[in-house]
Amino acid sequence: MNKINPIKRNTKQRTIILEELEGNKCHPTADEIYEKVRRKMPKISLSTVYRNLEILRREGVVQVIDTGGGQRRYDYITSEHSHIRCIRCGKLEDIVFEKPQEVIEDCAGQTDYEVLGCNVDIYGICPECKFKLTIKEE
Amino acid sequence: MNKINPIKRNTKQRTIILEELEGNKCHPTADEIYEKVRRKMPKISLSTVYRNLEILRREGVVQVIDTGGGQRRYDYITSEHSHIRCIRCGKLEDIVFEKPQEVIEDCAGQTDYEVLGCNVDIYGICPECKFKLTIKEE
DNA sequence: TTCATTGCAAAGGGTTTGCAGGGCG
DNA sequence: CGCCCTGCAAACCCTTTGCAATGAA
Repeated sequence: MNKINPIKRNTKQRTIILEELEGNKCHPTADEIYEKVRRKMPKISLSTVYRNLEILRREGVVQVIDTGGGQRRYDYITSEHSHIRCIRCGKLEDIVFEKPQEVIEDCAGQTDYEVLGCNVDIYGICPECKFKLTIKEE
Repeated sequence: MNKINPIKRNTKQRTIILEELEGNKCHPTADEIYEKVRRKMPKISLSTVYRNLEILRREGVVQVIDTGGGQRRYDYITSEHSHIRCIRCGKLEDIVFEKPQEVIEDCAGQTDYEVLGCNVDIYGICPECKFKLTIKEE
């Protein structure tokens, strides 16, 4: 769909950020990426992380997930998947949702928008928080 | 759990904010609500708007929609519906997605979460932006 | 050499919070 | 009357931006 603009210059910073994303199975925030990357390159700045994440987002390499107020999370895109989010602790996990195309088709007919895709955001309570709730229960 | 539901008082501010939400078919930001409400009550403060929106969210009266970086939008919940969002201008419109239950069931089996619901966030390009794009032809 | 990219610091913007006074129940 | 709620301002937090220096092509 979107033609990928070639990265103009391969800096060491960009390479390291990409490596960190590839090796990260969870969905780090910009700050978490920064902390990790800083171990390899202590003088890197937070803004460089943000700038590169923005470039990667434009290229379709990472997906940005807004978790409802806090920090954004960055998800290295390997395949189509959705997320389940805990409404208590904000944790995010992958989930395989099999029918995005059906959702898109179901909705495309109702609108004049050019529909590009869909995110299915499922929410609930994770096992840990569920456990804590049963303990605190009045 | 702790006492998180203090006795609620019906203040003029809260009533006016609720009225504005009920009468608003689109999905205003906190700031837009503030501007509207200010016409009826010039001395109301932005933080009061935020505080009440948070209370209404906890009560399930409004839905908070994170539009990916900008301001949050507040949606008075009348019935089950999803949204379509323009990735260029951020505009948000209602859309009727008929199968949330299917999505929930499809996902519930894959996880230990207690699944509570799902938001389907469809995105694309709205007619206005599509038109602008054909002119500029990036 | 060129100019995309960086580090630093400061600005930006939306949202939240501390406080003392106000007003609902 | 108690204490929830408000207005105000300042604090907060995450993210973006300006600028001179750096370094990839």
